[in-house]
Amino acid sequence: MLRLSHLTDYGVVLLSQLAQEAPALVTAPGLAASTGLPAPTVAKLLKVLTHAGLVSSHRGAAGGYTLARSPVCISVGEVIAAIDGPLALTACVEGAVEVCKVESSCPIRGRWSKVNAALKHALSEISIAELATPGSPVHDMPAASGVALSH
Amino acid sequence: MLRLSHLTDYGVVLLSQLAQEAPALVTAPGLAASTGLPAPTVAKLLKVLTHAGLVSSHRGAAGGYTLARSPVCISVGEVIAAIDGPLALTACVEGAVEVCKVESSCPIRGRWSKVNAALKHALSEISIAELATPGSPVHDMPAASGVALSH
DNA sequence: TTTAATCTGGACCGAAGCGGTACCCATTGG
DNA sequence: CCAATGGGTACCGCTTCGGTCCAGATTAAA
Ligand code: FES
Ligand code: FES
Repeated sequence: MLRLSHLTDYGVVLLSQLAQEAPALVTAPGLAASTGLPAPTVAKLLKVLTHAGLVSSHRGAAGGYTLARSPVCISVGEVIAAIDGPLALTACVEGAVEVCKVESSCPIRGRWSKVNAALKHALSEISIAELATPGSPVHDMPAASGVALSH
Repeated sequence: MLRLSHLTDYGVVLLSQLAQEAPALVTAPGLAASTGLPAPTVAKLLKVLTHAGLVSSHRGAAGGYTLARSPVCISVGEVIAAIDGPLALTACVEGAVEVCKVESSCPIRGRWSKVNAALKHALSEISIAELATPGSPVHDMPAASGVALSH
């Protein structure tokens, strides 16, 4: 139902926690403790986030993780793309690997890309810092419109 | 990977096709033929869309389906909500039924709702008509930002 | 009245993706 | 040399999704 995967959710949580713990070096078990997430999952996620260049790792004894950049420079979209893969709503969006089976006789051909771009843009406008800090809406989001999107 | 389900994709395709076939009454097998989608799936989807009030059904011989409203008044978000369920990115977004397991010690508590609202708004701004008609961008979408969202 | 076309609702099943776990290797500071 | 920590990979059970099928209700037309 257009949900984020659990891993992605937790990934954002981890980055927010790292943002709150200032420039300190935090270990994987430490993060698991402070967030309440299961330790093995945290470790797995940190590997992925490191590989994506969102966090910096320091190996060896007394090692740990830190944010690679300022939290205001990390967008939610980047985190989603790092863990869940590139944002491609359908098979027939520009950049998707697979091809749409019914592309020949489809009334909307490549026009899904417009929706995809809109979502990409919306996600790139929200930074980890906005999610980590209590106050600060920063962006004036016009209250989700009046159209009913819930059941 | 933040994909739309196949059914949802097809649902939008069906509505677009209905929008193109003017106010004509189209049968389920007819829609399957014109879109190239498997007939049983089309039938299943039309039931759901009817139940959601997006299409009108006419039973009996010479029956068929029609759009319930003008295609410009049907947003992509509505279609997604009708088929995939309400847009709730995570378990801890306002309106979600389940509760987040780590809500007590979570650095971003209910702040996911901001992201959710942004996506809802983006999806409610795009109508079926925009996807069904060849021209007309209508909305000035600022080219999906520069932030890399692909792998 | 009879017939045929069409929608309605529900049940069913196989396949794929996801979440979670475990294991062992590489690196580094003490 | 040793202990602590990250790095990588492989595995497995569960849930969900996509797709199919069938019996029943409804209505226009012959
Ligand atoms: S659904 Fe893929 S091209 Fe239309
Ligand atoms: S992830 Fe649910 S409250 Fe933070």
